[in-house]
Amino acid sequence: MEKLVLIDGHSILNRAFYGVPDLTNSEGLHTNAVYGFLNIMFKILEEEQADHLAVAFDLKEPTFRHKMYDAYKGTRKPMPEELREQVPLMKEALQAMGVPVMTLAGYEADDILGTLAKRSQAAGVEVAVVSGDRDLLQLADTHIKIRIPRTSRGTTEIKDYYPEDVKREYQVTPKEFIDVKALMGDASDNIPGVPSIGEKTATSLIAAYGSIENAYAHLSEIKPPRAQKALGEHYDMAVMSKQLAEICLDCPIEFSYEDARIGDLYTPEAYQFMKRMEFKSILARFDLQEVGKNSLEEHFWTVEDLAGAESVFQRAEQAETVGFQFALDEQGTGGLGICFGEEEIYAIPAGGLVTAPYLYDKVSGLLAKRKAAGGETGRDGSQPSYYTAATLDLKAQLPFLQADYGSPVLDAGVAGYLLNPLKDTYDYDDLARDYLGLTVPSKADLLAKASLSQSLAAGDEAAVRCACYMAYIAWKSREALVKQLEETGMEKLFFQMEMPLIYSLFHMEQAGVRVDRQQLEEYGKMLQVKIDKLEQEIYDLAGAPFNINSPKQLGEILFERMGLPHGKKTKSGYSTAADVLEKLAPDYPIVQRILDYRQLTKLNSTYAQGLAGFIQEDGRIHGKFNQTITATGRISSTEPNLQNIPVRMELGRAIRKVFVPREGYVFVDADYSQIELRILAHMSGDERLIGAYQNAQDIHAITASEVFHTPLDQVTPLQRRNAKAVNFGIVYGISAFGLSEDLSISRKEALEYINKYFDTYPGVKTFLDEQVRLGKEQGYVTTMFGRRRPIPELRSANFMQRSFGERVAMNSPIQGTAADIMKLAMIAVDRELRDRGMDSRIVLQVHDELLVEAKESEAAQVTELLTELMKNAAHLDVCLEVEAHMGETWLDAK
DNA sequence: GTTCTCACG
DNA sequence: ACGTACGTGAGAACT
Repeated sequence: MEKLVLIDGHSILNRAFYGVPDLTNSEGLHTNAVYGFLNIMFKILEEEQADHLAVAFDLKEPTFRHKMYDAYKGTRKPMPEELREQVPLMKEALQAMGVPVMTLAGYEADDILGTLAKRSQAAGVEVAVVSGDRDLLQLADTHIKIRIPRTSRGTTEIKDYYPEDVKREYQVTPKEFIDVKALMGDASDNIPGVPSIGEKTATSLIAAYGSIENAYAHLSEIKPPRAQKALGEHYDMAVMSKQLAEICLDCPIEFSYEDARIGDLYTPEAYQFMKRMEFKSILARFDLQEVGKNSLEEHFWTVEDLAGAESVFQRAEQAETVGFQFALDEQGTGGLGICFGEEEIYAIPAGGLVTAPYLYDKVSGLLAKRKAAGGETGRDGSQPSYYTAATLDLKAQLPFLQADYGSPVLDAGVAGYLLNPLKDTYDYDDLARDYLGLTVPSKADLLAKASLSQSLAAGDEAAVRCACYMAYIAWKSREALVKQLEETGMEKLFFQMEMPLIYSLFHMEQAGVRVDRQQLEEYGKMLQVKIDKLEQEIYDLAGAPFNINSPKQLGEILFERMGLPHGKKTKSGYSTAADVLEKLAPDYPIVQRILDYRQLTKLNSTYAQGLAGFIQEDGRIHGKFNQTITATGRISSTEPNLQNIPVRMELGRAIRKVFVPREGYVFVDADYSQIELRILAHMSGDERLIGAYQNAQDIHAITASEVFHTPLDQVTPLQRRNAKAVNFGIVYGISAFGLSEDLSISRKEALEYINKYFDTYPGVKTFLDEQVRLGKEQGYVTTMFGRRRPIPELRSANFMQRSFGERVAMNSPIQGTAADIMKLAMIAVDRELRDRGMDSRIVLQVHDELLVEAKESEAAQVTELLTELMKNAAHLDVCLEVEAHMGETWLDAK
C-alpha cells in the first residue's frame, strides 16, 4: 500500500519555533523554527518510510472564515518577526529538497490537508497528517493517522491518533470532535463557541446527542439547565462556530502524486541551503561523498613525477591567470595544488625528485615572471588585472614562497573578508558557495581528521581532491571577487591596503618579539607566593576551602553560606563579576581578597604561564596577527594574544618588563593619541570639536569646560572624568544606560550629560544619526576608506538587537577608520624600514600602537620615522598626534 | 562546546 | 517594558 505524509506547515513551524531555543546563523537570520521543522520531518520520514510527501501552508491573507469571525472579535496575535522571517526560508528548504509546497487562495492549510487526506484514503492510500494543532483530530479515520509532535527538553515525542485514540482521549468520534470544539470555542483559533459552555459540558452534550443539531432538537431534555439555556439562546452562534471549526474536505486543490513522490531529499541545492543556515547536524545527514562529486572533478589530475610537474609549470607560465595552494608542513611533506583553466587542475604531491624546495622555487619563479610581465603598472592597485595569480591565506604560505610587496598574487580569503567581514571562515568551500554559487565538499568533509599535508604526500585521493579544489576555487573566484570589490567601491582598499598589509603582518610575525624567559618565570613565582597567601586567608575567612575560580562555588559561599547581599544574577546563579564584588569589597574583607586573588591568578595563568608556552627556540614569541577576524577592520592577535598584555594595573603592567629587545637594540613605542575622537571630529565635521583639537592639550578637560560651561582652568577632576566617560560613550554608540553604569549615576543624569554634549557639539549628533539612518537604508555603514560593516541587526524587529545595531552603526565607522589609518601606517613604516635597508622591525601592533625593535644606532631615526609616517598616514581636518618613546623594555618605552 | 570572567584598545 | 555600552582572545569550570 502506498503511503503519504502530509505536513501542516505553519503549525509545525510554529511548534518548532517555540520548542527550539533561539538560533541565528552568521547572516543574523533566525533559524530555530526551520531547524526544528526539519528535524521533525526527518524523524517522521524515517518512521513512516512513506512514498509521498507534501506540505501545506496558509496563504498570508486572512481567509474567508477568519474574516467572518474577525468582525466579532478582532484578529489573532501577529506572528513574531523572528518567526515570520523563517516562513520563506522554510519554503526555500522544502523546494530545495523537491517537496511540494501547497497553498490555495481562500482556504487554509487545514482544508488542503483534509481534502488530500480523504481523497487519498478513497484512492487506497495510507495517510499520516502531521500537525501541532488538535483541530486536525477530526480528520482521523481508518487509514488516516493524525500525528502530533511535542518538543520538550530537546527531544521530540510524537503522539498518534486513529479514531479509537480520539474516542479514548475525548470520549467522542473524530466527526463529533468538530461539534465539541464548536460548542466550547477556541480563543487561539478564533472560534467563539457558546458562552458558559466549556470543555466538560460540550463533551457530555455531544457524547449524548452526537451533534449540535441533534442536541438542539432535544433541547428540552438537556440536563444542566445552564447548558440548555445557553444553547437555546446562542444556537446560531453554535452553528456558525461549527462552520468555523469544520475542515473543508473538498477544496479545489490540484495534487500530483508524482510530484509528491519522495526522491532524493539530499540535493546539492538542499546541501547549500543547510550550509547557509549552518545546520551542522543536518549537514551530517548528507552523503557528502556523493553530493561533492561533480563533473568538475573529472578535470582533477595527480602529477606523478618530475617530468609531469615540469610540463604543468611550463603550461602555467603561458596561462593568463593561475591559482595555487601549498599544503606543506615543516618537514616538507605535502604538496601543491595548481590550476590555470577549467580543465587544468592539478595536485602535485611532494615526493622523489619533486621535492618541497623544488615546488617553492617553481611557484616563486612563476610569480616573478608574472610580476615582470605586469611591469610597474598596476602595482598601486590601479589595475586589478595586474594580479594574475590567486591563492587562499597567502600569509600562511609566505614562509616558503618568495613574494613581497608588489607581488601579483591576490588573496581570495582576504577579498572575501572585505566583502563580508561577519563570517567565521573564508575557506574555499565558503568562497565557492558565496561567489561562484558552487557547492563543494569542505576540507573537513574530505579529510575527516587527517591533516592535508600528510594525506597529500601519501597520495590520498581525498587529499588530492582537496588540493585541486583549493587551487581551482582560488583561480576561479578571482574574477568574481574583483568584480564585487569594484562594485562595492572597495578595490582601492583591497589592492592598496589589505593586500600590502599581508606582507607587513607576515614580516611582523616572522620578527616576533623577544621575551625574557627567566624573568617571566620569576614573575610567575612571585605571583604564586602571593596567590598561596591569599588563598589561605580566603579559606580562613570562608571557614572552609573551596574552588575560588568557580563562579558557582564562590557564589554559594558568598551569597548563601555567608549571606552577603547579592547584586545581579546570571543565567546559572549569582554574578560574581568584578563590578559586583567591588561594591561589597569595602564592607567585607574576604571580597577584596577574592578580587586580588582573581587578578593574580589571571596574571599567572594567562600571562606568566601562558606566554611561557609560546617562547620559541630563538627566545621570541611569534604570535599570529589575523587579518580576517574582526567586523570593523581591526587586526586580531592569537597564539598568544599579544594585544591584551596588562597595562592598567601596576602589578600586571610589570609583565611588560619581560618584553625586551635583543642585545644592541632598543624598543621604540609609538601610539596615536585619541585617534578615535579625532576621527569623530573629522568625520562629523563639527566645528567646535575640530576647534577643540586645534590647540588641544587635554581634550577631556576641554570637553568638560565646554559641556559644563566652566572656564578651562576651573574644570574639576570630577567634571573631567565625566566628560571623558561621555567621550568614550560617544565612540561606543552612546546610551544613557551604558553611561550611567560606567559612572554609577542615574540614567536621568546620564541622559542630561549626553544632551549637554550634543548641545555643545551638534555636528556630532547629526553625524551619529546619519550613520544610523545610512545603516538602516543600506544595510551597512562605511569607514573613510570605504570599508563596509554590514549590520543585519538594524532590521531586526527585536528592540534589543536593533538598539545594538544602532550602536554598531555609530561605532564602526570610527573604530574602522582608526583601523584603516593604522594599517596604512604599518605598511608605510614596514616598507620604509626595509627600503632604507635599516635593521629595525615592527614587532607588535596593538590597535593604536606600534612597537619597533630598533638597532641602537638607528633608534633616533626610527623614532622620527615612526612619528612622521604615523602622523601622515592620513590627512584629516584635525592633526593626528603621535607619542613615541624609547626604552629598554616595553614597559619603559610606553 | 558553552559560560563566566577578565585582560587589552 | 524591553536590559546594553564598541571591538577582541584566553583560561577555567561546567555540561
